[in-house]
Amino acid sequence: MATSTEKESLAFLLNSSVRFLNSAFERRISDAGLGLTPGEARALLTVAAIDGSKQADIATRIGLEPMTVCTYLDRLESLELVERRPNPDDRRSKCIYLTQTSSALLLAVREEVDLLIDQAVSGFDGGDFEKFHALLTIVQKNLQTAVSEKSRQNQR
Amino acid sequence: MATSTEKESLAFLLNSSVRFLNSAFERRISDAGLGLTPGEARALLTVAAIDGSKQADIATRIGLEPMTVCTYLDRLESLELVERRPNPDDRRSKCIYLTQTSSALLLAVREEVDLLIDQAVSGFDGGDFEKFHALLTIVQKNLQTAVSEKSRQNQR
DNA sequence: GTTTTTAGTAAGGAACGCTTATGAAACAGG
DNA sequence: CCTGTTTCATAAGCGTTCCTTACTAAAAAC
Repeated sequence: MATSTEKESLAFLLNSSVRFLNSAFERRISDAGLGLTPGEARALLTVAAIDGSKQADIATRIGLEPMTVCTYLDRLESLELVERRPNPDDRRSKCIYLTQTSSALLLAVREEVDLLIDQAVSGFDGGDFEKFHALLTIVQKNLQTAVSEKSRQNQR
Repeated sequence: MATSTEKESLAFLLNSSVRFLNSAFERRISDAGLGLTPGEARALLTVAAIDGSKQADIATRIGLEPMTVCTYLDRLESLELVERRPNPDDRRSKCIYLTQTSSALLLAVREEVDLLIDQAVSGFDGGDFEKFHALLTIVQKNLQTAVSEKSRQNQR
């Protein structure tokens, strides 16, 4: 098994990787004049992935609280990138749709993500990407479980 | 090569993994009554790793701006976990040392990191940890380069 | 038909990390 | 020397992200 030091190092690596990822992404979309924060961009990409779903579903998919997502959608809606339409089957909920305006921006955002990840994994050998993706998926699920277990405990 | 969608997915995975990591860590140290924020804990661990070095070196190692580290050290110093001593070789800089008080807390923090990472990598097969660590190291370096390149451009 | 759950959101706050600017001290070149 | 540049620490202030709590309205469950 890994030593304590190696585990500590892994935690630091994860942390700084994402910090760099986000700040590089921020620069890219700002330099490209896209007018979005990274969080808004992430929300937009998630809406695009499940166009027409309710806010709660978007929150679940992105792993954020509904309230947090709500705030992002407020911004995206005010930028006319996204539209809230009433759900005919449930008057409590709203369905979120991309607007036509969004498509160009969406394309540009995806381009930036693409280039950035290319740069991030440069030096990977054959199969490394898939392996990394698979392991990271495990880690993400484990950590998500860890968080939701803890919060369940607090509710008791 | 990986598809656009896979790259996008990787970015999201990285992002949410760290979010969960940090929030799980935050809960753990709060439940354990350690009285530190995750950022402070990270700073403390870094001081421990290079006890006696200057603030600038701590900043470099942790990958943060000196000003950011300075703020964390203010907190740690006020908690008497860390000490600023003048550097005899350079009157501009200060050397940061752990106090005796810190050792118990440090042990507890390390314990929490250890358990958390164990949970995060549960399900890994033999060699997976090392592979993941190696790939993440590559990613971290690449992204760090990406960030510093961009900021250099902005300076011109 | 009352209770409980779910959906969205208003309000407010905590943590993180940045940029800009400043005062000292060190250092480099002429 | 001594003048200009760089380095070190830090004060001040800000933007982003994400959370918790509290509320309303509608749906679902009993």
